[in-house]
Amino acid sequence: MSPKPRATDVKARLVEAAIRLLDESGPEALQARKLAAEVGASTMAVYTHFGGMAALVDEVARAGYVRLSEWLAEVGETGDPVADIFSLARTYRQAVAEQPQLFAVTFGQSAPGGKRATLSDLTTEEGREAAQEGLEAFTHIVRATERAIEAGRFRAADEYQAAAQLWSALHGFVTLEASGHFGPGEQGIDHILIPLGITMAVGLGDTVERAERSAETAKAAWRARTGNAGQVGND
Amino acid sequence: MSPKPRATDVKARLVEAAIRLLDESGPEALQARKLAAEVGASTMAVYTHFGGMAALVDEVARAGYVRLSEWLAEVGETGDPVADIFSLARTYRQAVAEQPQLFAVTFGQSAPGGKRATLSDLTTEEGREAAQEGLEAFTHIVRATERAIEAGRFRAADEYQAAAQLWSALHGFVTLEASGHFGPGEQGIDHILIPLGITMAVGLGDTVERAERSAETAKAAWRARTGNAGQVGND
DNA sequence: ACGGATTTATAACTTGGTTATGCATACAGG
DNA sequence: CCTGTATGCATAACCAAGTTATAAATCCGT
Repeated sequence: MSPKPRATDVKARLVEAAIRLLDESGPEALQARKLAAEVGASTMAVYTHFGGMAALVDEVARAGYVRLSEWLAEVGETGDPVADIFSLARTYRQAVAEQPQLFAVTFGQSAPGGKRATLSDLTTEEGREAAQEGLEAFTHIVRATERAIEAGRFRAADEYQAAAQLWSALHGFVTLEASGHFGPGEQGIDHILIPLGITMAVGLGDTVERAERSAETAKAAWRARTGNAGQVGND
Repeated sequence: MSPKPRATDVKARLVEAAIRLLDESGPEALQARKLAAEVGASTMAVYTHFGGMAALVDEVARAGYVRLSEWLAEVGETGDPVADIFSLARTYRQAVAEQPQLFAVTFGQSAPGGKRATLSDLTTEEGREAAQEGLEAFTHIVRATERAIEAGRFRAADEYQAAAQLWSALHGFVTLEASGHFGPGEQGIDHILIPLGITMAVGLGDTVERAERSAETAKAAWRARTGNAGQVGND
């Protein structure tokens, strides 16, 4: 009854190869023939397992959200929920910076065959699943926001609404930075993202002093976790 | 065959047709053969005037920024710079809501042939011009931010940095809303965008009361200008 | 009016998604 | 074991769409 994949599951290997080639060679590497050759199969594998390239790309997009969600989950929770929000922001930004091609697809967007049409086009099954996975990633922001409210750092408010504001700000920065609008390199973090986080925290009820201290706490934690070798250090 | 009147400006007509077909039929309408037929020419026109589809699409992307910039310019300046920022936000969001397909291309993004690869891919001449046009649109936000600082509504700060924060928040909301993450309809404006604007204003130094009043002022001005609530209309 | 330069139409070439077809392999029931 | 059926898969073809080669047509400066 349960459909037993007879050999090593080609489906997962196709998605895996797609993600790898995507980051190595850009979206033009997302081709049925290339992927099939990569896993040692013929193009038919794409159609037996996905029905077409569009569905495979949607699966790649979903994988981006899954990866993002996993990264955010690793941030964990400390006693300073506002610092945790800064850490989530750094992590979100880092994920996109490390795999820009993947997240260009994930965020709606790259559409290697022009198949995933609009940003608001959720016609396919896989497309809806990807959006669902996006909300899963969003949950981490909601949780931290909720804790910030409970801790009295943020004004009492609907945590979903407040988190949606934070998500918008964060997502907007990351997207614009990835589009090159804030110049190259890491400077956007200190010049825009962190000040943006402080602005948001203060606007949501925190004091300037505590928000700045939480930003510093998160920065220190970030350095400790990633190691400061190779980082552009500037005060 | 009747002698053809010399086509005056095929280049502009191609871009115009591309934008129109894009909103009517989605990105799959952005095809050399379709566009050529639309303006009564052969596919060669695409190559003599643009060199290829990629450059034409970049030109469409640039047109989106130009349109956005024009819309934002129409907002004008009142005595309440914070209200002006809310008006700019509503306008920015409205532009994207009315032509989602166009701005999906403009924002980096739709890539009908998989040609415009990454969000950060600025390899082509037209691509750089499009980014430049984006900064032009950004200027309006900078100007309003500067006036808010001068008026004492925002704390003294670098107006570019503060404006970049506002742009990030606005762009993020618009992008996520267009992706369907905030549900359908207009509810995202009152539930997220306006509260986000208030959060940002307060975080940048304004008081809650004045920020809320500016939001109301902008809302009233918006209603006066658009008549009915901004439903998806067409020109 | 002439001659080079530019634009254009036609048609072929190329790439890449898709599909038709047949074989092979897994598994169920004898 | 043998056999029948279903499913995965390779081959090869099909088709759509970007691109290019070529030659005719048109434009413009002199």
